[in-house]
Amino acid sequence: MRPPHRVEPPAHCDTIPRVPQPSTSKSSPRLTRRFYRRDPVTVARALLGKTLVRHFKNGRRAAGTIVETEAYLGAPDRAAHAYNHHHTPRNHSMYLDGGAAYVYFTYGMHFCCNIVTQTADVPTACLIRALQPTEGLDLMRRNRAGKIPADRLRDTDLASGPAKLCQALNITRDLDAQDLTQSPHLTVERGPTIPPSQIPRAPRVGIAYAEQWTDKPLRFFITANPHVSVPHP
DNA sequence: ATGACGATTTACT
DNA sequence: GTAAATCGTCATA
Repeated sequence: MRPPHRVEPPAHCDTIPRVPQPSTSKSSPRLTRRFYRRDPVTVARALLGKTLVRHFKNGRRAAGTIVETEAYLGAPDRAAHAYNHHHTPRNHSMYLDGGAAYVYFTYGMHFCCNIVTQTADVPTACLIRALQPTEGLDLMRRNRAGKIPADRLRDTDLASGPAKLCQALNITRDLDAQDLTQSPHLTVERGPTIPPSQIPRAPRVGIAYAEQWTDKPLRFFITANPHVSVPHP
């Protein structure tokens, strides 16, 4: 009989006191690799109702329920950054394992946040398009404040768009390629499964160049949710 | 070296 | 409704 293997903590952990976890959370709330390794349409629908969480250095969190997503289907998808196996430094994260973040810069001023799906050989992903803010609204409001001051921003102005939610949660290029199943900075936590009857489909936004892929219904959102980026027709 | 182009948002007519 | 803002990225040369 071999004695149970014990892993010594790294030295820097000596200074960090062990804090007992609340007995109510038996397992991590974080979604696992298995969740993300499915096809992007399945993941895009399954992500609705889950919580995107940004963990800040000071221990504070800002978070919101995912209420709108889009699926990008990889090599065959004319709208996808990985169309025709396009692979450059910018989109390299698309070629990581499911659960990686793919954060890219666009229009000279905005970031957008995707979650990679399937496995490293299949460059598919889901774009997170909108959140319903649930935690740290004061931080989100501060991050979003501009010409309109923070105290005049409505909750529906905080994260109702792919670049807005990145600004609200301070998601920038620094977080590109982060593994969301491990990252201390960005995670997705489990939540309710939204029934298909409450998930309308619509064409994706901002891809008029994508020819026959422009009108495919690969955008998913929670019915009648006021935080969705653009109201459906 | 150069130029065209965005998986967007905001302000303004 | 239309248009400006604003610049990293990549294909072309």
